[in-house]
Amino acid sequence: MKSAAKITILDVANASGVSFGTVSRVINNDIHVKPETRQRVLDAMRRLGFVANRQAQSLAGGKTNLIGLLVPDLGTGYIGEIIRGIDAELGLMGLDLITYTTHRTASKEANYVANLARGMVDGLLLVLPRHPADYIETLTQRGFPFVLIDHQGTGENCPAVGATNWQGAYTATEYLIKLGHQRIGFITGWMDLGCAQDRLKGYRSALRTYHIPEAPDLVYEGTFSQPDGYAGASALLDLPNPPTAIFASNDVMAMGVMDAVRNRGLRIPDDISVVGFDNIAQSAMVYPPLTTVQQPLEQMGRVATQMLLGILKDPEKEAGRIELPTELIVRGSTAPPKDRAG
Amino acid sequence: MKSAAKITILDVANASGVSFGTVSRVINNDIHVKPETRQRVLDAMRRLGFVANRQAQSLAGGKTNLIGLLVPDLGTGYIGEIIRGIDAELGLMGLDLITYTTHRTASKEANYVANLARGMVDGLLLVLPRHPADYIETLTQRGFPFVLIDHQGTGENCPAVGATNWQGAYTATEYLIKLGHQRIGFITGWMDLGCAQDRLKGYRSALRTYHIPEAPDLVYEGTFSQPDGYAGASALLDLPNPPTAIFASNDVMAMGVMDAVRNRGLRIPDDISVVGFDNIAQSAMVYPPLTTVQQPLEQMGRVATQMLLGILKDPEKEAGRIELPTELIVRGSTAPPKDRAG
DNA sequence: TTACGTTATGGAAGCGCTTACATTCATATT
DNA sequence: AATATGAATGTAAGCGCTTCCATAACGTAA
Repeated sequence: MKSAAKITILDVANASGVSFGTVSRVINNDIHVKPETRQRVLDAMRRLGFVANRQAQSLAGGKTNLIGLLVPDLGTGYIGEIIRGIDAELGLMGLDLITYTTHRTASKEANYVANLARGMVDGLLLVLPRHPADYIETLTQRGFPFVLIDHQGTGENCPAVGATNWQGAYTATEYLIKLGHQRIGFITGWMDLGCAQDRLKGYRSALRTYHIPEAPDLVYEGTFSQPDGYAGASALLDLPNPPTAIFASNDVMAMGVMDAVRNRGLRIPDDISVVGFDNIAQSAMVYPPLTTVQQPLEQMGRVATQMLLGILKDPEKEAGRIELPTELIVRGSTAPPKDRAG
Repeated sequence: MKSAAKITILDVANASGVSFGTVSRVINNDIHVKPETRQRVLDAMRRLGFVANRQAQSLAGGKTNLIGLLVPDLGTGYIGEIIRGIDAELGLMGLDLITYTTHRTASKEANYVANLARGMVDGLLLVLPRHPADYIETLTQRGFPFVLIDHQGTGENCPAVGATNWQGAYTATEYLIKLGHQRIGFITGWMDLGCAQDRLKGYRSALRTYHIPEAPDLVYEGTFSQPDGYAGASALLDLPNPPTAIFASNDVMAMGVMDAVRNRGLRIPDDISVVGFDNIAQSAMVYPPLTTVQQPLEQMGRVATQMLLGILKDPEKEAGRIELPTELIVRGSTAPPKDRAG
């Protein structure tokens, strides 16, 4: 018996008394194989411990069975959830994932995309891409399959999955207003990202709906990171007329807000209500548990993958933007404002 | 001009007036090419936008230029840091990373390893493997290159990089003792992991060194997750004679501890000191900033990758276990115990 | 029985590259 | 001048597979 690493379809063919062509057919689930022959081949494969060589399959077959994933970072629960969804779908189809981390570097991003699209992978999943405009046109022209995750796309009907950011922010703000809050601070994310813009717009729309005047000093511009939450909350609480609630554009910043609030000896939610966005796992685990807008991150990963597989199967298929619903998760970090509650 | 995706070395050879063999030599930095010829080929490659087909290279050359990475999860800062280090080293060598998430499922782990080791990748990086014993022997026998990250290995001298967990826990405990703490609670991690065991041992050794009797009820068994920290701290604080300091086996649990402490209206560090382990980015951002034992995670990723590349280059090279130093980072979550300070 | 459509199987060609070996050519050596 | 030496380049043989086309085997209707 040869070394396990070196069993080829020829060995299997010999062992099962058929030609290598038939073995290939069995591997690829071709219909034109007599069931008993198939079984014989399958047995031989198992006996010999045969595993098809991916490189050879790719070279001969013209596809790699690899999906490229571009993410800004890998250390966040946000990305982790999305990948969980991608993993699940891909696993079902026997595809593998090759991951690139851009660390928010635009040049790296464009570079990776260029190389990956040249035969390294069959399709591309782009999470929160920074400058997709730079290469989306090229990809589209070449007909290279890709799907954007949590990005608006570039105006045209380019395949993308996102969440109802506007709606989520609107609902959360409305909830705070209905609790009785009139001064609601808002901390934005990276304002060059569509999702961050939409959340801000949702917040503003809700204020407008309830005839609450917009105070520009109640909006603090952040970048989705925890220190921004801390700094933003500190700035807001320093205002002559501070807010009674703070809505952060993601949970990580909301954690920073909570720290800042506590640091001043204020209590959550008694003195200040705090709301986040994302519903990362940690949000339910902090004290008090964070009221937040849930993004269906894992589902976004799943749906994006399904879209990509769809395009892979039928390149003509027109796939536009899909928006998955967000949901307000009410937990312990929100309450009516003090002056009213008391 | 052909489509960019279809330029082969033959096209480059024609365009530059040499044989495809010479082009191949240029690609592989073979010495036997006249500098001016090389330049001519390089120019042609740039002009044509040539990118070598990885599949064909792999098939012909017998290596994939792909490194497999097995991680339990992708959503933690812990893993993110390690991957950052891996990425950096791999990028330097033009290797790509193919990632598998096991979600702590032992069967998946063994499965992935089996498949990957059969030609899918050139080498394997295993982060915090759950049941390496199941397959390490196989890998070793076959001479398949791999490196364990943050795992003790399996007794033999198997390639692994870790941190000085014992030392880190010892130092942190000693620091608490020197602050004046006599009752120090400890929350463990997954006790089937060597690193968790070592941290517990380090804690115990420090107590012994300073002749502080070990109280079994001061040790709470956790699993590295935030709710364990919360539950552990709650249990410890419910003790008739509660500790004045709590040492959690990782930062995530320490966050849980902080929540639990605050939830009871106690103040950190005034009433209770809290210490973590890992020094994830978040630790510096919470309030009060967490005193913790830094693990050089990124460096662990780097070193592991270097080890693997070393083995890849020279399979005979005996690579044993490397332990990178941990360091106590003192921040605001620790202080002398109340009864002493006051 | 013959002819014909199916279905199952065999085999050649080729995917784009590396590599060992063959060949060429220039230069050094005697 | 004749030859050895070594550097630069060309070429054939695969790597392990898919896929197309040819062929064999098997029914089935006439």
